[in-house]
Amino acid sequence: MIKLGKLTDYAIVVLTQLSQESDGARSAPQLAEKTGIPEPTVAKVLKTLAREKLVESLRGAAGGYRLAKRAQDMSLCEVIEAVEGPIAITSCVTEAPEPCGAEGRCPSRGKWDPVNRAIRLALQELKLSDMASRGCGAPAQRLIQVTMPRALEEGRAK
Amino acid sequence: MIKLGKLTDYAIVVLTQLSQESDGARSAPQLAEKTGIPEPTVAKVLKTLAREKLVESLRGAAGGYRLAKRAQDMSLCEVIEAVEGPIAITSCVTEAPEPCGAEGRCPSRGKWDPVNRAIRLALQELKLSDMASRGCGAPAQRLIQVTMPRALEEGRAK
DNA sequence: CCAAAGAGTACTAAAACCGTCCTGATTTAT
DNA sequence: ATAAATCAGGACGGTTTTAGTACTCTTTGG
Repeated sequence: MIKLGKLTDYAIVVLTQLSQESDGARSAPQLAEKTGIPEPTVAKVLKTLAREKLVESLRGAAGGYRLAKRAQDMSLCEVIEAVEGPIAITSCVTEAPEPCGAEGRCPSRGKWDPVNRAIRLALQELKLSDMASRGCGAPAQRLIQVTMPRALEEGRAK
Repeated sequence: MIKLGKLTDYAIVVLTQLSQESDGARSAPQLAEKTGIPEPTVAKVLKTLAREKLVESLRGAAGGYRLAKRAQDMSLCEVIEAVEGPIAITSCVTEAPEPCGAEGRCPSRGKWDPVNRAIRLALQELKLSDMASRGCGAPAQRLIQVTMPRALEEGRAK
């Protein structure tokens, strides 16, 4: 199972919520209340997203955050990379300067590239706005309760 | 960073090694020596692979393992699913009977499907034999030393 | 009948991740 | 000018996940 961390999930929820607000900034505490995610965690996620330029932050008394671009222009690829780092299916494949040990080039180097490319491509086509459109009436708030019932993953071991 | 576990890496290394042996079974200790992976771990991986029918096991004094199919017919998708469980990019998306909480359907349910499909497709096209073909002279043994210098992942946080 | 090998399970140790808190910087309002 | 609200950045502890190991049982060839 290839899995995303909880924080990434939170990021998507928060960004989705942000995209549904009428213009203007929303503070971390506000977003925490609307999404049901604990406030310190929301703050942490937003700080990361601000550092990666996915949201703009406004400091000061009436400060807050707002999306740095339109929801339909923000791909999940960006979001995931912002939170989790570069997307690649192995650790070794990233563009590190001199990643692999001393002598001898890694035989599997580059073999994963097609896979990584496919993942990124699919992720780039999925936009934040796609996550918002929902067929049922559940508010984003429910999303957080509903995501990641981690216990159920255990079923895979059979 | 979407990542594969170490065990999956080991599985690929061991299977690759197995594919390069002339016909006949190889025991876990033999494979451990050839790959440089600790013997108990090799044994563990092989047991998993045998359970998932990717290798055939021969018990008894002269027993061992051999590939259940040709290397060019074995996709990485199979290998990964054997070790890690079903491939999906979120935890929630698996085919669990009643995964999500009580009332209200999960808004993001199904949104990830195109991504998951793309990943699986790419993974199905990559065969075990592709991993074996190497442009340099490094034996598979080196692969294990070379994969996953986990420390380097830290660089991503910047 | 014994030795070698796989099967299955359970346990321990290490690593990653999540969540929280604390301190400092910035801006608005009074 | 001061106070309040808010973001920025880093540090820390606990929980969960994963990796690695050990033990016992079964199978099979000599």
